[in-house]
Amino acid sequence: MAIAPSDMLCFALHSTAHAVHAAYAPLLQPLGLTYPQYLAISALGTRDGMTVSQLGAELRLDSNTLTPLLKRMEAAGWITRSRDTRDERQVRLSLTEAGRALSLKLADVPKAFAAKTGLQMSEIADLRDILAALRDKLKPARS
Amino acid sequence: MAIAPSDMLCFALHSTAHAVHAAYAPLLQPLGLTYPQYLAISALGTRDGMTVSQLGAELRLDSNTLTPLLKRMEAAGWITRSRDTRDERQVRLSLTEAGRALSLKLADVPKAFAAKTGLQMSEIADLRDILAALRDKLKPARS
DNA sequence: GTCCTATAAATCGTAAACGATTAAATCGCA
DNA sequence: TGCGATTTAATCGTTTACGATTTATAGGAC
Repeated sequence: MAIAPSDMLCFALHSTAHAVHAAYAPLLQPLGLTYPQYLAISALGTRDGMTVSQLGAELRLDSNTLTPLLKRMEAAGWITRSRDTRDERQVRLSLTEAGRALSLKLADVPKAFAAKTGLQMSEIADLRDILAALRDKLKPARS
Repeated sequence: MAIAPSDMLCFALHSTAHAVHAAYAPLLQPLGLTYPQYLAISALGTRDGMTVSQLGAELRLDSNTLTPLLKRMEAAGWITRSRDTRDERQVRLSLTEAGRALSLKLADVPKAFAAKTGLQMSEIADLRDILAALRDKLKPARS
């Protein structure tokens, strides 16, 4: 007898990630951001001038996913992409004025999301850490 | 100051779901299945003859996602799609012989995944239930 | 029976995600 | 110095995912 998706941890994760995505949409849509773009802006807000690889390490994505996403963000006027002059293989990512302004507007978003979950801050942190540990067990971070 | 993705519950969920996806890939690839297809076969293995809507309620997907996925699974010879004779709006999904055989081969997959997580069965069940509760809080199931 | 509405699936366009490959720049070592 | 190996992004093709719309069928009010 097969096992139903509703009994699987993997499906709980999969479907909850989608639900979280959907819960963020109304918070991000007014800003013109998709969810992965929100993560990228947030990452650059904490560390500007990262290379594509460094952003990929933080978001756990590769250039095949990031390059198109970053091009869209560049087209939207939030970031610039420029070859590093000392190592032309690398592309450095910087927030524009508009991008930095946008990143500051994002400060309230996590709080608004937290409210939707109905969880205490401590529960949120605990769950985050449990998930991060599982993720790193399944797929160790690179460099 | 912006918040880094690594501090966000949403990113932990997002990235862990992707890591789980990647952890399943080597288990499913030999069978020719993608991860969402695995979920669909599993669901049909527990309840054959569902309509597209019923499967969508179980997987929390809509026909815009399911129809192409199901067509690929039909092309692979695992399922049949046929209009319900009593209500021609509905499409009933049934496993073929090959599809049922495949669904039986999937019995070991969750155990193999559980081993990769390094978690106890009780921990897996607890985490699954916590996530499912969060999901349903964010996005109540339909019908 | 006819029409209006509701429901079920399909279709279309766009964005992510990822495997596999490619192109360009740099590094390392003989 | 020169050249093969490595690193970094980019490109290409396929699959998911989802908002918005469309088509076809069924149901209900009159």
